[in-house]
Amino acid sequence: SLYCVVMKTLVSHGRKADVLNLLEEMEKKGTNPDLATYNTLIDILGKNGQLDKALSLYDEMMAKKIRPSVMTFGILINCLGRVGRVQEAYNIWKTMRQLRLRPNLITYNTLFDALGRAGHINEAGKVVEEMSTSGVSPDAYTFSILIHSLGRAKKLSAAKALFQKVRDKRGMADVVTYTALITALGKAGQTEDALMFFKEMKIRGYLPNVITYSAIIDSLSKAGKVDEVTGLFQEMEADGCAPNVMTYNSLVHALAKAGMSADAFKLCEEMEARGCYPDAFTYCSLIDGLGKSGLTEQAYEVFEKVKQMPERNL
RNA sequence: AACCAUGAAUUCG
Repeated sequence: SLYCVVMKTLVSHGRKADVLNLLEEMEKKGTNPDLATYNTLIDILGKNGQLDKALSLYDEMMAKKIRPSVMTFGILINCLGRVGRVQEAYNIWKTMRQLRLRPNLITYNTLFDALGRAGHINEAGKVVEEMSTSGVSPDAYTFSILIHSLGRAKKLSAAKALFQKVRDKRGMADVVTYTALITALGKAGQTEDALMFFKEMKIRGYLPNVITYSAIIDSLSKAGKVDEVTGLFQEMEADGCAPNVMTYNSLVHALAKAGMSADAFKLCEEMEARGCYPDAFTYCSLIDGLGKSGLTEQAYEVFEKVKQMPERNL
């Protein structure tokens, strides 16, 4: 409906509060949202800290005998999964099945993500089998979700094995899949492997984007390999890929943690010069680094300086 | 008929 379109537009412009006003307006006027509008509303509320309001809308539509669609359930599972409410997500899934609605690829992927976030790897494995017996084929989303989930569960061998199984299947691996694997390896401290896959993806013609670069840079930063990180920043530039605040933050953090606060500050200046303004993550790393080096005075100085910064939303 | 759902990167706690 018209409401549905307007609400999407508002959200994409960051006007979340206006969506609530619109919802109120609809309620006052007695306008009944249609299915798509309910879905959109539930999605917006659920992803913006108003999950319980979203769930009550779902109850409301059930009470009004508006039949939820597979999408409604996908949205609910996604919103619940993001905040770790897996049990409720799974209950929603069961309700969906009781209504004899058939989950599609997106619904399955969404459930995998919810299960993976909660570390329910075995459950996810069972659902993978169920998906396959239902004749639903996986896609690249499926595998990046599963690989990410295995990484979170510290099952690195399984993550690598799964990746290698799908790497050469057309359309089943992409830049996101590589990035998920690189991140998982990096977080586990397996920087050699992370670097190996990073090189491999380039050889195979997958262009790393700013997220991929940030992931590998973070891995190496955490391993204290500052020289290699510097090399990667150059490689990035050569690839025409611009670093963003998150990319820089990884290196700032590494420098601060290593007690190289002077270098960290220099990097901050470079960031500003390039239009990447240090944010709360940056300052948090700096202050923490100074504090843990015993430079309490300087840490406090930075803190005071940051407090003086006007409209930076820190 | 049309509009609506899924995946990857940074800090401290």
